[in-house]
Amino acid sequence: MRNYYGAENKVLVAVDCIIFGFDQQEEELKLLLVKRDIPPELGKWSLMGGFMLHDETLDDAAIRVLYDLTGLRNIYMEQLRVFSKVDRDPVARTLSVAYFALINIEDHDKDLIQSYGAKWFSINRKPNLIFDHNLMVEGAIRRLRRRAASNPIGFELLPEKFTMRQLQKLYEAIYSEELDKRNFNKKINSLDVLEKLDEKDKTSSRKGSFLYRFNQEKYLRKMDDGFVFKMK
Amino acid sequence: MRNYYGAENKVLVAVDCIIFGFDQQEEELKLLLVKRDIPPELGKWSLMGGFMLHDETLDDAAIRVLYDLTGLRNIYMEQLRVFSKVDRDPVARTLSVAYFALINIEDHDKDLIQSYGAKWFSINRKPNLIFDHNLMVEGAIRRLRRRAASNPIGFELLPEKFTMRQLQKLYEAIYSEELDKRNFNKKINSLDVLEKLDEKDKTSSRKGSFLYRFNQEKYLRKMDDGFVFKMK
DNA sequence: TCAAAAGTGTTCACCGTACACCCATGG
DNA sequence: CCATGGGTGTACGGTGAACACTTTTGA
Repeated sequence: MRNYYGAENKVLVAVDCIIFGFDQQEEELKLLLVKRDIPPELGKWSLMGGFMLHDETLDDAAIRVLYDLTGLRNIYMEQLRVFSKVDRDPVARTLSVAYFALINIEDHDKDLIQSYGAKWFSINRKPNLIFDHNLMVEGAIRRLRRRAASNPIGFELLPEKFTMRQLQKLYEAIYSEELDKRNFNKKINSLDVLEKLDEKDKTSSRKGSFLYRFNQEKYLRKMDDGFVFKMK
Repeated sequence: MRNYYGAENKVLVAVDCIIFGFDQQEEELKLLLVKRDIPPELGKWSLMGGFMLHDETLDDAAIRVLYDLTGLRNIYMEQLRVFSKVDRDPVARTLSVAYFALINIEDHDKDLIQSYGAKWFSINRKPNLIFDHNLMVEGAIRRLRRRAASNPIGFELLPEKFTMRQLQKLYEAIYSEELDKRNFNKKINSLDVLEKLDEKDKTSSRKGSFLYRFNQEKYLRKMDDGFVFKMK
């Protein structure tokens, strides 16, 4: 059992956010990183983080940290796990709880992130990060892959309206593998959670491609009926 | 970024262990619970827990807590997630990191757990637990189901040698659904990670049923070759 | 008229599922 | 000899994977 509530084992608890965005030009998954502005490791690349305050939950803290950097609220976030190596932070005993967030890369406040010296990096060309942040990123990518296979979270990374091809490129980036567009369309259509719009996106071809929108209500109704979303 | 390393936001961090065992007589998944011996909620049922000390990781703390209760080491454990509601513990701001553990129910130190007032409960007939421990248990059961579907962790809950029927009953208990023995055998055999022994277990029938043993090396070799364990 | 991307169907192999009878043994 | 659980095979439907040609349109 708990021995007693003594103060000597209290520790600092931080949250660190792995922020994913999808770059449609380069068709790559990207990661928002900041240049650390305090010692130790000043000037090195790092995840955006902050300490949990005494009157907030970890989720609150993660939402606050994400908001401070991007100006975005109501974002898909998920707790990854706690990192607790005794010497993970050389200054003080600090636990860190990693959260990963999926944002539409077009939506965030560009001036705000610049004021933090933040930058987007392809997950394939990210710099080395401080402390155990590399581990956190690896874990987040694995989690994202698992989640994207069984939850319609991919849509969080796209604008509201998107083409089949954009969606396909996104899944290709998440899994680092090419997909067959016929099979992909068939799969997506069989899930029956998108609405096909009358509009076309003409920026990518002369013919233009139809836009789709994720229909949350349809999805939730199907879930209630025992539907299982399976992309992979 | 982190503002600064101030002491005012330090908190206590506990670990709570969801300890699963498989009761072969009753063919049920069970949970080891303790009667809380300090206020608040003295005398109520609770998960076994303890505070993380300043010189140990969370994994260390979870291993220590499990060892103190059961006398077992080298047990499969996995971090579930952190619970951080501000008022989850009425005495002090405390985070708790839930861990789940799988043990062979025959192996633990019965006197030791009795000295803690601990008892095994079927997951279907567990008492109401203190704080947010009910949530932790629900999360652990979901995680166990997912894990058992894609990792050969079921074996942690059985003795070294077991029959196909025992293994099947275990999976039935984990998923709360009945399985067809022909399909189950076929599935298990196709995975090719068990060794069939020459011995038979004669306690359950006159004919007796063959004993099997999980072959870790075989499993790891297959993993290296890109094998994917899929029970469901 | 041509270049560039969009859109669309079929075939086949494999896997999960449903289902029923004989076998070995101890009492 | 018989009751009890152990062990085994087949048929079917559904899903994932491979694969190529036609359509639209702006320049």
